[in-house]
Amino acid sequence: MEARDVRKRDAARTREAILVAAQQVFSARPYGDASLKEITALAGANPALVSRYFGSKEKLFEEALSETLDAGMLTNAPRERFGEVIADMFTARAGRINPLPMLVFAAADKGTQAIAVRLLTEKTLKPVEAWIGGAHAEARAAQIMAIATGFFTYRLVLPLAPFEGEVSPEVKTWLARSLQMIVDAD
Amino acid sequence: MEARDVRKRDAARTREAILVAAQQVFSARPYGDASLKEITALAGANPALVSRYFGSKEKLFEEALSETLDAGMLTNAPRERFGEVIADMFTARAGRINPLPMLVFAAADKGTQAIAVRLLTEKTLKPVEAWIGGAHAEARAAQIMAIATGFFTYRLVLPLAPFEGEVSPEVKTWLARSLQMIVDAD
DNA sequence: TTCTTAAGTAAATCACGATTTACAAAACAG
DNA sequence: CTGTTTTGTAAATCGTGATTTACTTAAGAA
Repeated sequence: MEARDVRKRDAARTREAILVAAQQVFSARPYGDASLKEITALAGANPALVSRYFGSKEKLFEEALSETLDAGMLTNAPRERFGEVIADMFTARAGRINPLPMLVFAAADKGTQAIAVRLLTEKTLKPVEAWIGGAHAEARAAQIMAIATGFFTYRLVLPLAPFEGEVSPEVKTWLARSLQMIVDAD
Repeated sequence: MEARDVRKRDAARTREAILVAAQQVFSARPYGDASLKEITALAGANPALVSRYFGSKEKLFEEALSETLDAGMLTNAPRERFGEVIADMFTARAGRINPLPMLVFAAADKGTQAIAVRLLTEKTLKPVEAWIGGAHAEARAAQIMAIATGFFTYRLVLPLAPFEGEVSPEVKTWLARSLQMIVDAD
């Protein structure tokens, strides 16, 4: 019984555990407040291993953010109901890790800003731009990100009452309309 | 000539110089990267004076943000052309200190988050809410802040090409429409 | 002028966290 | 088994920056 507790030493597994813990902590706390001590403790590992397996805290952050950013979330929605579907997704109780807080937190540290811009561009902006197509595709993709970022900033990071917990149908509707307007604007 | 250089010691003037420098530095750099050394150097003062005149770095930040937040910027616009006017203002080359980057930076530091939420609520959200009136005024005010915050995050903090420098008329238009929609949505 | 108080400075203190180092224990190949 | 390599740990190191302390200098009143 409990064979899981009889863990042998396993570098790959440890590395993965640290990465998962990093995603959780980095999306819950500002980069500067997310200490390697906390992350490795959550992973049941030792702070020194970050250096060995990832090189540095910044590299760990980069990999954590990179894995978390996923354009598919956005580009799988049907075009005609994009706003509605995405607004629903945004206002649902999140199960998976949300990359937006990590982006916001990354905004507040010199070293992580460049990483965030690069990853956001590669992994989300470009794919959304390609999906959205038509005129001014890049600007429209950016606009979608901006709407999402503003919303999650005040939902998850600097909580404002109207965006916390269950949001009103009106907020959802306005969000949906803004998003749909951008998608249709070509 | 140059009477200005013959500065006598003057606590009030020094305090003010530090406060102004703080506004500049805090809106240009993440809170953690904005050192008191840099701020006081810019003010031509000594780091120890922050403690004397403001109590702590956080208190200095609080006062700097508080002075910078100004709902009047938003609530002076004519209602029917709100979106247009504000979009113009947002995309204009800023002269005065912009509080939004400070808010974004504050979002990324445990100690300043609470301060930011409180000041934002008192000094901007409530006034805008009162000005906007009608149904769901609080939610609509929050929505306006969210749009502004998303936009400036990618204009001034994590620069994305479509929002940098001179923005295209389209971006301006979409911004204006989103904002106007919220104002009219009662 | 002299004395007191306010303003300013330089340097120590203190805390904290990332990174490194030197070491110990386990895995595993032969 | 035995020796080598990999994985993991504990404890220094190192830098940084806010805050405090002790001190110096200027201002202004008596």
